[in-house]
Amino acid sequence: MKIEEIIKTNSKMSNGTRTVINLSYTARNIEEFLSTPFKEYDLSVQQYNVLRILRGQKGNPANLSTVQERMVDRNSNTTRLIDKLIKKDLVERQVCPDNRRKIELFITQPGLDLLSELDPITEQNNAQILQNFTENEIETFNNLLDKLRQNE
Amino acid sequence: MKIEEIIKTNSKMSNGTRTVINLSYTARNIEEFLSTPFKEYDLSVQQYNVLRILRGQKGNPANLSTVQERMVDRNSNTTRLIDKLIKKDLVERQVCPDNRRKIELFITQPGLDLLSELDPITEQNNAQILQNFTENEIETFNNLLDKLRQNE
DNA sequence: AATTATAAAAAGTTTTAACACCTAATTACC
DNA sequence: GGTAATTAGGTGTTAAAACTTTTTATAATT
Repeated sequence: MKIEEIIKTNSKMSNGTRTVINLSYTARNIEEFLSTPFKEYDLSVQQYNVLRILRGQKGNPANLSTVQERMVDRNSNTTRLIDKLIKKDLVERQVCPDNRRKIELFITQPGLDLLSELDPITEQNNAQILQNFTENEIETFNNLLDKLRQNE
Repeated sequence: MKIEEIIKTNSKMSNGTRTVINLSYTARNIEEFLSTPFKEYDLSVQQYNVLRILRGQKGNPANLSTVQERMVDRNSNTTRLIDKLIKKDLVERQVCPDNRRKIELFITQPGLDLLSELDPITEQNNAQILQNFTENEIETFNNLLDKLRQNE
């Protein structure tokens, strides 16, 4: 369905408005679809992303600020988000010995185990979303998204 | 910048994951950019969208369910969202005489005035986001977004 | 060495969202 | 006409996001 039909607008929108609404609507749509499996694991998409960032460190610790930098949406509550992961034993936190303002974050073994359980589900869902896209379209789409971000 | 550079990932992602992250990140990015001017007017993007929906009725009342249907993100708290607009005198609510379960929502004159003030700002910002896109790219982008939503 | 500035993280507060449940009005059906 | 089912909207509670302020540690300055 075209976006105009979905939001049942009767006045015609400008190209800019239409595109922005389409982007926003589609992103929410996809995010909702993807978040469903996480609910069974009592994990938010955000928490899952933090776990993946920590795993990406391959054993090296990450500071809170590093995690924030890499988050898809960096909000200001990363401390509390990580508190929750710690409470579930998925993450460990220790004060950095070199600079006691910093903290060092590690993913635990249970955290890694959880990720290996979730990864295939996510991969499959991500793939499903793109199932009707050709390789070419995927490239085009990513390039257009990259280009869209250049204007602010 | 490519999305991989932005989130500084060191492990390579699948096409699906990369694209989903790119979409999500870009949408948030754009939404944040667009929401800035609204803050000065003490209005959220959601509230602005509801006002536009009511104006789109061109004098006819809208039910709550109609508004919900047309919202970009239909959440379950539309009642309370509209409460806030009423408190600011931007919207009026009355019980539908034909069916007292239904309510009728109208945008007020101050609501219309506020919209005419905000519209050019939004239009300009929406246009700015697309400034580097050709007409062709805009069409392609919208088509790809539409296609992306077909898979769930 | 004391003073100021900056940086990293945490905590406080207020809004907003999510989810389930509730209430009132209408419709359907016996 | 009385009872169940459905529909439209509202409430309550809890959790998460947004925004702001505070705390503590380090760096810079004088």
